[in-house]
Amino acid sequence: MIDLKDLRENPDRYRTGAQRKQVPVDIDRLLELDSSRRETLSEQETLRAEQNRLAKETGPKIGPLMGQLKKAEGADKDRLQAEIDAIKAAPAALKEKIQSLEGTLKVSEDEFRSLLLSVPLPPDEDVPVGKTADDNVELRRWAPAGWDYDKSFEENKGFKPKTHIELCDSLGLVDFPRGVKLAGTRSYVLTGMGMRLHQAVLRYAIDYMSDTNGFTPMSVPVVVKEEAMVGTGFFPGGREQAYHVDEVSRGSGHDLFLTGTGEVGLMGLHQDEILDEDDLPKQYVTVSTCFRREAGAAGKDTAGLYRIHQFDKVEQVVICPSDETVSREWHRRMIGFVETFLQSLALPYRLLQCCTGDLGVKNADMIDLECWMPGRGEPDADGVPTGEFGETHSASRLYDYQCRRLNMRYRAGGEGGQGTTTFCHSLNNTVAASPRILIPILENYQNADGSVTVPEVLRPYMNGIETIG
RNA sequence: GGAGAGGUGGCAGAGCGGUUGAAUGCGCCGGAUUCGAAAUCCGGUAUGGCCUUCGGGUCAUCGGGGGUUCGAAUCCCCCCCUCUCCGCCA
Repeated sequence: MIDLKDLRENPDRYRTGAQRKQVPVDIDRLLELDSSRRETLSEQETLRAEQNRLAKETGPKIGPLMGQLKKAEGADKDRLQAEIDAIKAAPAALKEKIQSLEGTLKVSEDEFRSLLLSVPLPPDEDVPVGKTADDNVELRRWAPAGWDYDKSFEENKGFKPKTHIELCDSLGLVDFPRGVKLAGTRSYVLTGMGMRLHQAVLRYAIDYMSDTNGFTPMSVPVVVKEEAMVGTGFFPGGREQAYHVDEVSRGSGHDLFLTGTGEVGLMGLHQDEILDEDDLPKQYVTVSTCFRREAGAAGKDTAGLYRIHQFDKVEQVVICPSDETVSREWHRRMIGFVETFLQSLALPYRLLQCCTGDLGVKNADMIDLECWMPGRGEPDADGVPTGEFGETHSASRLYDYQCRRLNMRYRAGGEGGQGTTTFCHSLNNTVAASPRILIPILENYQNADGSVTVPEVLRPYMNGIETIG
């Protein structure tokens, strides 16, 4: 959520921001609703003040009079009743006015709230303006010794590459038909060494973030209340992307939603809390199963492990004080963690500065990391793919947008501090999403004989196995 | 899932229709006392919104939502959560 006060003062900043992000939102309508709302609110407040004043004044009088009324008879009773009615008349009139204003407020409340929630965080000035992912800017690329981006896979390795789908099939790593039988399109079953490799990457990623980088490992719910989805900024915009568990129609008080990333659980942890500044930054890492409906992606990446409804992801989040410099520094570091991670796996990758149109509502800045996938891309003359980068990581910097929605603040000055409360800043980044990351692993580690070498850092997690197949 | 009890400020815990944003204790902050500390004493100690001549004013909030009433922490309804017992169970 954006800062409403700032919106009032700098509406153009938000108009431009929304425009650059290609998010249609009627800022003028929001401002209009805000001002009429405040007008009604202050009118109502004045009446309430008067009502409270009267209540304090007449309260002690009415009580005894009511008591006397019970015992009184005849003319005395009529006189007392008249007196009570006279006292009640003024507040009763106020009550009617207040209720009528309440009605006025209710009419626009829903529209106001949903408009406010849908105003995107303006992208930072140093984020390149662009419309789609095609306008993203490559920052740099890295490759392990023995890999040259200017040469084809065959020139680099001496044989034509297989796609991960072919490898999974020939090595018995994934059973796609049975996955589809069980759960429909975009479903799969990891089998044997496929499952072990999947578990190995995830566990390696968790250990790396915990042991080497000081993150606290967590297991968090993946089925959450709507509040958590709205709070983390995935709703209302991404409602279509989430699986919805309808519990209300079965008599429960609230529906549930399956999370599409561990970020929801990790960030939701401190919803409605005031943290101690001394406890910041919070560095959390989780591995969680992620569920995505992939609505609107029909026909895109339908084969293989690239775009699927369910996967497991190790995700890192950082909650830090409200300071742009600190938050930018964390962004760099979190990207650094992933680069070191990928370098330890010797996977070729590149960094992309996402353009404004590719950011999504809650980000001020986003860096994507793409691994080289030899089995993707246009086919050559022999029908063998020529390779392509594929997104495996995404590092977001959100300022206080998410923490505002989550109502997550901290108090300056440490324990018992006297400082005022401030919304925290938050950041998140993938560490490893599997099985997608198995694609570059399998494709880059394949051998001429059709086997796949297990990356050295993963061998301890696979009982020392060096080769699959 | 069934039966019962309960959700009040950072914590514990009163209040159960009338000047209650809320007693009391603990904690915390400031001060006094002290060479210093403990103890003691005094004062202060929620969050958010709106308005402001920046002194302050005002409204809302006692799990959440709705209702009754001139007036609700207190009464009614729905929901959520916690605890105890029973049942079921990875």
